[in-house]
Amino acid sequence: MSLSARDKRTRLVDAGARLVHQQGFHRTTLADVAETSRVPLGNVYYYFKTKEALGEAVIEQYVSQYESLRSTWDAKPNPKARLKAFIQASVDNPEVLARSGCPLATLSSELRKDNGHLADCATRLFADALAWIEKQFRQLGKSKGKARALAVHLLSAVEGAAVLSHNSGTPKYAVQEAKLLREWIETL
Amino acid sequence: MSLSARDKRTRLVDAGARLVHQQGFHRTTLADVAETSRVPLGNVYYYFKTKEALGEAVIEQYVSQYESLRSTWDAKPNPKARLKAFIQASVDNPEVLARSGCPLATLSSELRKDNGHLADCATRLFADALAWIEKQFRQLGKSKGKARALAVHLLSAVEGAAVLSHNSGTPKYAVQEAKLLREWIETL
DNA sequence: GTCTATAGGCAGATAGAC
DNA sequence: GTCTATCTGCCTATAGAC
Repeated sequence: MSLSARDKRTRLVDAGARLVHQQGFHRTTLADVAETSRVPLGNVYYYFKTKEALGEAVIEQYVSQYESLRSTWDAKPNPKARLKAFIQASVDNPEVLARSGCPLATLSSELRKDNGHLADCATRLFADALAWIEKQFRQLGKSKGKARALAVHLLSAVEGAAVLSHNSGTPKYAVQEAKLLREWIETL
Repeated sequence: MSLSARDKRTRLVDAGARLVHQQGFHRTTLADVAETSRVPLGNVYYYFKTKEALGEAVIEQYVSQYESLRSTWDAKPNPKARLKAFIQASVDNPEVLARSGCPLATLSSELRKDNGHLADCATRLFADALAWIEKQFRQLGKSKGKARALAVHLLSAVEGAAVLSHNSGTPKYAVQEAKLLREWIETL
Protein backbone atom coordinates (compact mmCIF):
# COMPACT_ATOMS: atom_id res chain seq x y z
CA MET A 1 0.00 0.00 0.00
CA SER A 2 1.51 3.31 -1.08
CA LEU A 3 1.71 6.32 1.17
CA SER A 4 -0.94 8.05 -0.86
CA ALA A 5 -3.15 4.98 -0.62
CA ARG A 6 -2.83 4.86 3.16
CA ASP A 7 -3.67 8.51 3.18
CA LYS A 8 -6.78 7.98 1.11
CA ARG A 9 -7.94 5.10 3.23
CA THR A 10 -7.48 7.25 6.30
CA ARG A 11 -9.40 10.11 4.75
CA LEU A 12 -12.24 7.77 3.83
CA VAL A 13 -12.52 6.32 7.33
CA ASP A 14 -12.27 9.76 8.95
CA ALA A 15 -14.95 11.19 6.71
CA GLY A 16 -17.03 8.05 7.17
CA ALA A 17 -16.85 8.31 10.95
CA ARG A 18 -17.78 11.97 10.93
CA LEU A 19 -20.63 11.61 8.47
CA VAL A 20 -22.00 8.49 10.14
CA HIS A 21 -22.03 10.31 13.45
CA GLN A 22 -23.84 13.28 11.95
CA GLN A 23 -26.27 11.53 9.61
CA GLY A 24 -26.37 7.92 10.70
CA PHE A 25 -24.98 4.95 8.78
CA HIS A 26 -27.89 4.24 6.48
CA ARG A 27 -28.41 7.81 5.46
CA THR A 28 -24.75 8.32 4.72
CA THR A 29 -24.04 7.37 1.11
CA LEU A 30 -20.72 6.33 -0.28
CA ALA A 31 -21.05 9.31 -2.58
CA ASP A 32 -21.15 11.54 0.53
CA VAL A 33 -18.05 9.89 1.92
CA ALA A 34 -16.27 10.05 -1.42
CA GLU A 35 -17.02 13.72 -1.87
CA THR A 36 -16.00 14.66 1.67
CA SER A 37 -12.76 12.69 1.29
CA ARG A 38 -12.08 14.11 -2.18
CA VAL A 39 -11.88 10.57 -3.55
CA PRO A 40 -13.78 9.66 -6.72
CA LEU A 41 -16.73 7.38 -6.02
CA GLY A 42 -15.48 4.45 -8.06
CA ASN A 43 -12.18 4.51 -6.22
CA VAL A 44 -13.83 4.00 -2.84
CA TYR A 45 -14.38 0.38 -3.83
CA TYR A 46 -10.67 -0.16 -4.19
CA TYR A 47 -10.32 0.42 -0.45
CA PHE A 48 -13.61 -1.05 0.73
CA LYS A 49 -15.30 -3.82 -1.20
CA THR A 50 -18.69 -2.89 0.24
CA LYS A 51 -20.32 -0.20 2.32
CA GLU A 52 -20.42 -2.72 5.14
CA ALA A 53 -16.63 -2.96 5.02
CA LEU A 54 -16.36 0.80 5.44
CA GLY A 55 -18.76 0.54 8.38
CA GLU A 56 -16.50 -2.03 9.96
CA ALA A 57 -13.49 0.24 9.55
CA VAL A 58 -15.40 3.09 11.18
CA ILE A 59 -16.22 0.86 14.15
CA GLU A 60 -12.60 -0.18 14.44
CA GLN A 61 -11.53 3.44 14.38
CA TYR A 62 -13.90 4.25 17.23
CA VAL A 63 -12.66 1.26 19.21
CA SER A 64 -9.03 2.23 18.85
CA GLN A 65 -9.69 5.93 19.47
CA TYR A 66 -11.36 5.13 22.78
CA GLU A 67 -8.61 2.65 23.61
CA SER A 68 -6.13 5.45 23.14
CA LEU A 69 -8.23 7.81 25.28
CA ARG A 70 -8.31 5.27 28.09
CA SER A 71 -4.57 4.89 27.92
CA THR A 72 -4.19 8.62 28.59
CA TRP A 73 -6.56 8.32 31.56
CA ASP A 74 -4.48 5.43 32.82
CA ALA A 75 -1.68 7.92 33.37
CA LYS A 76 -3.73 9.60 36.10
CA PRO A 77 -2.48 8.93 39.62
CA ASN A 78 -5.51 7.07 41.04
CA PRO A 79 -8.76 5.32 40.11
CA LYS A 80 -11.02 8.19 41.14
CA ALA A 81 -9.11 10.62 38.93
CA ARG A 82 -9.28 8.13 36.05
CA LEU A 83 -13.04 7.68 36.44
CA LYS A 84 -13.54 11.42 36.61
CA ALA A 85 -11.51 11.84 33.45
CA PHE A 86 -13.81 9.34 31.75
CA ILE A 87 -16.91 11.16 32.94
CA GLN A 88 -15.47 14.50 31.90
CA ALA A 89 -14.67 13.18 28.42
CA SER A 90 -18.33 12.28 27.90
CA VAL A 91 -19.18 15.99 27.95
CA ASP A 92 -16.02 17.26 26.31
CA ASN A 93 -17.93 18.45 23.32
CA PRO A 94 -21.39 19.35 24.58
CA GLU A 95 -22.77 20.91 21.40
CA VAL A 96 -21.73 17.95 19.28
CA LEU A 97 -23.24 15.61 21.83
CA ALA A 98 -26.52 17.51 21.78
CA ARG A 99 -26.61 17.60 18.00
CA SER A 100 -25.55 14.05 17.16
CA GLY A 101 -25.53 12.03 20.37
CA CYS A 102 -22.84 9.68 21.63
CA PRO A 103 -21.00 8.36 18.55
CA LEU A 104 -20.76 4.87 20.00
CA ALA A 105 -24.32 4.55 21.26
CA THR A 106 -26.05 5.99 18.21
CA LEU A 107 -24.04 3.82 15.85
CA SER A 108 -24.61 0.73 17.95
CA SER A 109 -28.31 1.49 18.20
CA GLU A 110 -28.60 1.76 14.45
CA LEU A 111 -26.45 -1.22 13.45
CA ARG A 112 -27.85 -3.62 15.99
CA LYS A 113 -31.16 -3.44 14.14
CA ASP A 114 -29.60 -4.82 11.00
CA ASN A 115 -29.15 -8.52 11.01
CA GLY A 116 -25.77 -9.64 9.86
CA HIS A 117 -22.16 -8.93 10.32
CA LEU A 118 -22.19 -5.23 11.17
CA ALA A 119 -24.66 -5.83 13.98
CA ASP A 120 -22.16 -8.22 15.53
CA CYS A 121 -19.25 -5.83 15.05
CA ALA A 122 -21.16 -3.10 16.85
CA THR A 123 -21.07 -5.16 20.03
CA ARG A 124 -17.41 -4.32 20.46
CA LEU A 125 -18.24 -0.67 20.95
CA PHE A 126 -18.98 -0.95 24.68
CA ALA A 127 -17.38 -4.15 25.91
CA ASP A 128 -13.92 -2.63 26.44
CA ALA A 129 -15.25 0.49 28.12
CA LEU A 130 -17.20 -1.57 30.62
CA ALA A 131 -14.16 -3.70 31.42
CA TRP A 132 -11.96 -0.64 31.93
CA ILE A 133 -14.46 1.06 34.27
CA GLU A 134 -14.89 -2.16 36.23
CA LYS A 135 -11.14 -2.35 36.71
CA GLN A 136 -11.10 1.13 38.24
CA PHE A 137 -13.77 0.17 40.77
CA ARG A 138 -11.81 -2.98 41.62
CA GLN A 139 -8.82 -0.78 42.34
CA LEU A 140 -11.04 1.21 44.67
CA GLY A 141 -11.40 -1.97 46.69
CA LYS A 142 -14.83 -3.07 45.46
CA SER A 143 -15.62 -6.76 45.20
CA LYS A 144 -15.80 -8.28 41.75
CA GLY A 145 -19.60 -8.38 41.63
CA LYS A 146 -19.96 -4.91 43.12
CA ALA A 147 -17.40 -3.42 40.74
CA ARG A 148 -19.27 -4.81 37.76
CA ALA A 149 -22.58 -3.40 38.99
CA LEU A 150 -21.00 -0.01 39.61
CA ALA A 151 -19.45 -0.02 36.16
CA VAL A 152 -22.81 -0.77 34.57
CA HIS A 153 -24.37 1.94 36.68
CA LEU A 154 -21.80 4.57 35.71
CA LEU A 155 -21.75 3.80 32.01
CA SER A 156 -25.55 3.65 31.96
CA ALA A 157 -25.82 7.05 33.56
CA VAL A 158 -23.40 8.60 31.09
CA GLU A 159 -25.03 7.03 28.04
CA GLY A 160 -28.55 7.69 29.25
CA ALA A 161 -27.78 11.35 29.81
CA ALA A 162 -26.39 11.47 26.27
CA VAL A 163 -29.69 10.04 25.00
CA LEU A 164 -31.64 12.78 26.79
CA SER A 165 -29.33 15.52 25.56
CA HIS A 166 -29.48 14.24 22.01
CA ASN A 167 -33.25 13.89 22.11
CA SER A 168 -33.78 17.40 23.41
CA GLY A 169 -31.00 19.04 21.44
CA THR A 170 -29.51 20.61 24.55
CA PRO A 171 -26.31 19.58 26.37
CA LYS A 172 -27.68 20.47 29.79
CA TYR A 173 -28.75 16.96 30.82
CA ALA A 174 -25.39 15.41 30.05
CA VAL A 175 -23.48 18.27 31.66
CA GLN A 176 -25.60 18.17 34.79
CA GLU A 177 -25.40 14.41 35.08
CA ALA A 178 -21.63 14.45 34.58
CA LYS A 179 -21.30 16.88 37.48
CA LEU A 180 -23.43 14.65 39.69
CA LEU A 181 -21.43 11.58 38.74
CA ARG A 182 -18.09 13.23 39.44
CA GLU A 183 -19.34 14.17 42.90
CA TRP A 184 -20.59 10.65 43.43
CA ILE A 185 -17.18 9.23 42.55
CA GLU A 186 -15.63 11.42 45.28
CA THR A 187 -17.89 9.89 47.93
CA LEU A 188 -16.83 6.30 47.20
CA MET B 1 -63.82 7.72 7.83
CA SER B 2 -65.41 4.27 7.61
CA LEU B 3 -64.93 1.62 10.24
CA SER B 4 -62.83 -0.37 7.84
CA ALA B 5 -60.74 2.69 7.09
CA ARG B 6 -60.13 3.37 10.75
CA ASP B 7 -59.17 -0.27 11.12
CA LYS B 8 -56.69 -0.08 8.25
CA ARG B 9 -55.11 3.06 9.56
CA THR B 10 -54.72 1.40 12.93
CA ARG B 11 -53.20 -1.69 11.37
CA LEU B 12 -50.74 0.44 9.43
CA VAL B 13 -49.61 2.38 12.47
CA ASP B 14 -49.35 -0.77 14.59
CA ALA B 15 -47.30 -2.56 11.97
CA GLY B 16 -45.25 0.57 11.42
CA ALA B 17 -44.45 0.88 15.11
CA ARG B 18 -43.47 -2.76 15.40
CA LEU B 19 -41.35 -2.81 12.26
CA VAL B 20 -39.68 0.50 13.04
CA HIS B 21 -38.75 -0.80 16.46
CA GLN B 22 -37.31 -4.00 15.00
CA GLN B 23 -35.61 -2.65 11.88
CA GLY B 24 -35.31 1.08 12.37
CA PHE B 25 -37.22 3.75 10.47
CA HIS B 26 -35.00 4.08 7.42
CA ARG B 27 -34.68 0.38 6.83
CA THR B 28 -38.41 -0.15 7.13
CA THR B 29 -40.03 0.27 3.72
CA LEU B 30 -43.65 1.15 3.11
CA ALA B 31 -43.84 -2.16 1.26
CA ASP B 32 -42.88 -3.90 4.53
CA VAL B 33 -45.56 -2.02 6.41
CA ALA B 34 -48.14 -2.65 3.70
CA GLU B 35 -47.47 -6.37 3.61
CA THR B 36 -47.51 -6.74 7.41
CA SER B 37 -50.78 -4.81 7.58
CA ARG B 38 -52.29 -6.69 4.65
CA VAL B 39 -52.92 -3.41 2.88
CA PRO B 40 -51.92 -2.99 -0.77
CA LEU B 41 -48.95 -0.69 -1.18
CA GLY B 42 -50.73 1.93 -3.23
CA ASN B 43 -53.46 2.18 -0.63
CA VAL B 44 -51.02 3.16 2.10
CA TYR B 45 -50.83 6.58 0.48
CA TYR B 46 -54.54 7.13 1.02
CA TYR B 47 -53.87 7.10 4.77
CA PHE B 48 -50.43 8.68 4.83
CA LYS B 49 -49.36 11.11 2.15
CA THR B 50 -45.69 10.36 2.79
CA LYS B 51 -43.51 7.98 4.75
CA GLU B 52 -42.75 10.88 7.04
CA ALA B 53 -46.45 11.17 7.87
CA LEU B 54 -46.50 7.52 8.89
CA GLY B 55 -43.45 8.15 11.05
CA GLU B 56 -45.27 10.97 12.75
CA ALA B 57 -48.24 8.72 13.46
CA VAL B 58 -45.90 6.11 14.96
CA ILE B 59 -44.40 8.74 17.25
CA GLU B 60 -47.84 9.87 18.30
CA GLN B 61 -48.81 6.30 19.06
CA TYR B 62 -45.77 5.88 21.29
CA VAL B 63 -46.54 9.16 23.05
CA SER B 64 -50.11 8.19 23.78
CA GLN B 65 -49.22 4.63 24.77
CA TYR B 66 -46.79 5.90 27.37
CA GLU B 67 -49.29 8.51 28.51
CA SER B 68 -51.73 5.72 29.10
CA LEU B 69 -49.12 3.67 30.96
CA ARG B 70 -48.38 6.58 33.25
CA SER B 71 -52.05 7.01 33.99
CA THR B 72 -52.16 3.42 35.28
CA TRP B 73 -49.12 4.12 37.46
CA ASP B 74 -50.86 7.20 38.78
CA ALA B 75 -53.38 4.86 40.38
CA LYS B 76 -50.66 3.54 42.71
CA PRO B 77 -50.97 4.76 46.30
CA ASN B 78 -47.71 6.75 46.60
CA PRO B 79 -44.84 8.30 44.61
CA LYS B 80 -42.35 5.56 45.45
CA ALA B 81 -44.71 2.87 44.18
CA ARG B 82 -45.32 4.90 41.02
CA LEU B 83 -41.61 5.35 40.36
CA LYS B 84 -40.99 1.66 40.95
CA ALA B 85 -43.77 0.81 38.50
CA PHE B 86 -42.04 3.00 35.93
CA ILE B 87 -38.69 1.32 36.53
CA GLN B 88 -40.27 -2.11 36.40
CA ALA B 89 -41.97 -1.31 33.09
CA SER B 90 -38.61 -0.56 31.53
CA VAL B 91 -37.69 -4.24 31.88
CA ASP B 92 -41.14 -5.66 31.32
CA ASN B 93 -40.04 -7.34 28.15
CA PRO B 94 -36.36 -8.07 28.60
CA GLU B 95 -35.80 -10.13 25.45
CA VAL B 96 -37.40 -7.51 23.24
CA LEU B 97 -35.35 -4.82 24.95
CA ALA B 98 -32.15 -6.79 24.35
CA ARG B 99 -33.03 -7.44 20.72
CA SER B 100 -34.34 -4.02 19.66
CA GLY B 101 -33.57 -1.55 22.44
CA CYS B 102 -35.90 1.00 23.98
CA PRO B 103 -38.49 1.88 21.32
CA LEU B 104 -38.41 5.56 22.25
CA ALA B 105 -34.66 5.99 22.50
CA THR B 106 -33.75 4.09 19.36
CA LEU B 107 -36.34 5.93 17.29
CA SER B 108 -35.31 9.29 18.72
CA SER B 109 -31.66 8.50 18.11
CA GLU B 110 -32.33 7.68 14.49
CA LEU B 111 -34.72 10.52 13.65
CA ARG B 112 -32.76 13.27 15.37
CA LYS B 113 -30.03 12.73 12.78
CA ASP B 114 -32.37 13.66 9.97
CA ASN B 115 -32.89 17.31 9.57
CA GLY B 116 -36.46 18.33 9.15
CA HIS B 117 -39.83 17.76 10.63
CA LEU B 118 -39.51 14.22 11.98
CA ALA B 119 -36.40 15.17 13.94
CA ASP B 120 -38.49 17.81 15.71
CA CYS B 121 -41.37 15.44 16.35
CA ALA B 122 -39.00 12.97 17.98
CA THR B 123 -38.33 15.49 20.74
CA ARG B 124 -41.74 14.77 22.22
CA LEU B 125 -40.74 11.23 23.01
CA PHE B 126 -39.05 12.03 26.33
CA ALA B 127 -40.35 15.41 27.44
CA ASP B 128 -43.53 14.05 29.06
CA ALA B 129 -41.74 11.18 30.78
CA LEU B 130 -39.26 13.56 32.37
CA ALA B 131 -42.04 15.84 33.60
CA TRP B 132 -43.96 12.92 35.11
CA ILE B 133 -40.93 11.55 36.95
CA GLU B 134 -40.07 15.01 38.24
CA LYS B 135 -43.58 15.32 39.62
CA GLN B 136 -43.14 12.11 41.60
CA PHE B 137 -39.95 13.40 43.20
CA ARG B 138 -41.67 16.66 44.05
CA GLN B 139 -44.34 14.64 45.83
CA LEU B 140 -41.56 12.97 47.77
CA GLY B 141 -40.76 16.40 49.17
CA LYS B 142 -37.79 17.25 46.94
CA SER B 143 -37.16 20.84 45.96
CA LYS B 144 -37.90 21.84 42.38
CA GLY B 145 -34.25 21.85 41.29
CA LYS B 146 -33.46 18.65 43.13
CA ALA B 147 -36.52 16.87 41.72
CA ARG B 148 -35.49 17.78 38.20
CA ALA B 149 -31.96 16.50 38.73
CA LEU B 150 -33.24 13.26 40.23
CA ALA B 151 -35.63 12.79 37.31
CA VAL B 152 -32.82 13.24 34.82
CA HIS B 153 -30.71 10.83 36.84
CA LEU B 154 -33.39 8.14 36.96
CA LEU B 155 -34.40 8.36 33.31
CA SER B 156 -30.75 8.44 32.29
CA ALA B 157 -30.00 5.30 34.23
CA VAL B 158 -32.96 3.45 32.72
CA GLU B 159 -32.18 4.54 29.16
CA GLY B 160 -28.46 3.98 29.51
CA ALA B 161 -28.99 0.46 30.77
CA ALA B 162 -31.24 -0.15 27.78
CA VAL B 163 -28.41 1.01 25.51
CA LEU B 164 -26.00 -1.48 27.11
CA SER B 165 -28.50 -4.32 26.93
CA HIS B 166 -29.29 -3.56 23.32
CA ASN B 167 -25.64 -3.29 22.40
CA SER B 168 -24.73 -6.59 24.02
CA GLY B 169 -27.89 -8.43 23.10
CA THR B 170 -28.51 -9.51 26.68
CA PRO B 171 -31.14 -8.16 29.07
CA LYS B 172 -28.93 -8.56 32.14
CA TYR B 173 -27.68 -4.97 32.32
CA ALA B 174 -31.15 -3.48 32.22
CA VAL B 175 -32.53 -6.03 34.66
CA GLN B 176 -29.68 -5.51 37.10
CA GLU B 177 -29.88 -1.74 36.87
CA ALA B 178 -33.65 -1.79 37.38
CA LYS B 179 -33.18 -3.76 40.59
CA LEU B 180 -30.59 -1.28 41.81
CA LEU B 181 -32.82 1.66 40.97
CA ARG B 182 -35.84 0.19 42.74
CA GLU B 183 -33.74 -0.26 45.88
CA TRP B 184 -32.46 3.28 45.54
CA ILE B 185 -36.02 4.63 45.39
CA GLU B 186 -36.77 2.89 48.68
CA THR B 187 -33.93 4.72 50.42
CA LEU B 188 -35.22 8.19 49.48
C1' DG C 1 -62.04 4.26 -0.80
C1' DT C 2 -59.40 0.54 -3.08
C1' DC C 3 -55.91 -1.36 -5.87
C1' DT C 4 -52.57 -2.26 -10.02
C1' DA C 5 -49.14 -0.72 -12.55
C1' DT C 6 -45.46 2.08 -13.08
C1' DA C 7 -42.86 6.41 -13.06
C1' DG C 8 -38.77 8.55 -11.20
C1' DG C 9 -34.84 8.86 -8.61
C1' DC C 10 -31.26 7.38 -5.91
C1' DA C 11 -27.56 4.45 -4.04
C1' DG C 12 -24.61 0.36 -4.11
C1' DA C 13 -21.82 -1.90 -6.94
C1' DT C 14 -19.16 -3.10 -11.34
C1' DA C 15 -16.72 -2.68 -15.95
C1' DG C 16 -13.06 -1.39 -18.04
C1' DA C 17 -9.98 2.38 -19.87
C1' DC C 18 -5.88 4.58 -18.27
C1' DG D 1 -3.90 2.28 -8.20
C1' DT D 2 -7.11 5.67 -10.29
C1' DC D 3 -11.28 7.25 -12.30
C1' DT D 4 -15.56 7.68 -15.57
C1' DA D 5 -19.48 5.80 -16.95
C1' DT D 6 -23.04 2.94 -16.14
C1' DC D 7 -25.77 -1.09 -14.60
C1' DT D 8 -29.10 -2.85 -11.42
C1' DG D 9 -32.34 -2.99 -8.07
C1' DC D 10 -34.99 -0.94 -4.67
C1' DC D 11 -38.07 2.46 -2.63
C1' DT D 12 -41.01 6.51 -2.49
C1' DA D 13 -44.58 8.28 -4.71
C1' DT D 14 -48.20 8.93 -8.42
C1' DA D 15 -51.60 7.92 -12.20
C1' DG D 16 -55.64 6.33 -13.08
C1' DA D 17 -59.04 2.39 -13.48
C1' DC D 18 -62.61 0.52 -10.62
